Amino acid sequence: MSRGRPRCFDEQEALDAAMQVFWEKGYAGTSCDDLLTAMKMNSGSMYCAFGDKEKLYAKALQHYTRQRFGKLLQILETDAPPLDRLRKLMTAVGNHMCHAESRGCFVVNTLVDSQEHSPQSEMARQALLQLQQAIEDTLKEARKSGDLTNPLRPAELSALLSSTLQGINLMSRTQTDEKVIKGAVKAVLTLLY
Amino acid sequence: MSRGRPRCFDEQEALDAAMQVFWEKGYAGTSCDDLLTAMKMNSGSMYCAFGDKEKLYAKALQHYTRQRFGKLLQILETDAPPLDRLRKLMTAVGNHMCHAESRGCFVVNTLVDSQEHSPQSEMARQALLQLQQAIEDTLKEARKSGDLTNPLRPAELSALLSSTLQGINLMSRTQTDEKVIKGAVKAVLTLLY
DNA sequence: CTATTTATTGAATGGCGTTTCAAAAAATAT
DNA sequence: ATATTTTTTGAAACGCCATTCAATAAATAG
Repeated sequence: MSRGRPRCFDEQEALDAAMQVFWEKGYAGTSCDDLLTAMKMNSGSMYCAFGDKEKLYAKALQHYTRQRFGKLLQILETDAPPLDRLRKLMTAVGNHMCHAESRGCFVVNTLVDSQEHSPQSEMARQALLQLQQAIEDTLKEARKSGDLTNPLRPAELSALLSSTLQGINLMSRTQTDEKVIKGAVKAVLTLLY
Repeated sequence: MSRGRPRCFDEQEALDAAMQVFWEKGYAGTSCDDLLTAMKMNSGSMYCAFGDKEKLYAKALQHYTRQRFGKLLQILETDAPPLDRLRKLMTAVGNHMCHAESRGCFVVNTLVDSQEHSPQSEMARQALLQLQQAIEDTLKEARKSGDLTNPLRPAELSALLSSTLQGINLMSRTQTDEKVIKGAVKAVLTLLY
């Protein structure tokens, strides 16, 4: 073990706490005090461990992306029939948006409240594009295997599916009745035949 | 004419300038200095005319909603066949999202960067729900007249259409290629038969 | 035990952000 | 002309925000 006083916080836990606050309040809406309280740290330690507010945000976003988007991508990597995988993806997000505390998706929030072409915005953009690409690839697979007979092109369908994922994210903020989100998912899934 | 020194700014112009800034930078990300520069006013006048930053934001949002959402609702109030009106609505938003400077929609932005249950968030919520309701009403009309044979319920279809509008709004931030947004619109419109 | 390394603590710093205010300006009413 | 009303101007107030830093603490190496 290397010498020096050991850390008295868990880096992942601290990052998780920071993520929750940024997720809820946005970058500009979050003060360092908010962060330090949630992370149960004081400024010196935080700055030593994470750099500054901006770097902390970037790490929190990365943390989120690995966790949530990772799970979504995994759904598309199973060996179930491709259309089943897509159905599972859409309903999983749909259900999550219903049960969720309606904070929406951190990646989407980032896209909205960060300046265009900022590193943060680029990270968010990358994550969303990656998911859309994975959806398109899965659709192409389904087309090849003959499961997908809908005449729309995979690129068009994936655009709609991806757009729907982002749309229901926002709807989780406006809708109290979960039937609405479920309805949107149900409707878009009728295109996967 | 009433006495007293006359105002040397146009209220609508000033509001419009404030709206642009809030739209681009969000509430917390906008400083009073940003606002005063854009509005070409100084603090005293602004506070006298608009109250404070929060009230100004509310007025800017209202300004936006009347302008943009008004136009969208108008499309649904023409006397063209109901499905044509819906197609026109979707393609209008789609085109706008392609040509736009990709700032997205101010209402959607508000929903993301304001606290839940705040007055601002409620205004945004209202505007989106109103549009969704108008879409649903138009679909019901189409069902009655026999134009809409798709077996999905109007509530389900309107949920998807509304979700798509919000989704392509976000996609205008991630996508450089306008084919993607157009593809999503094209795909969703295949459900209106 | 002493030196070295690394982390914690929280007060202090400096700047920026929102808001107020008193003085000056520009109009009208009598 | 003078009083009255309303707006403009911009400096000042005041607090909060992000960040730094010197002192202290807790560990290891030799």
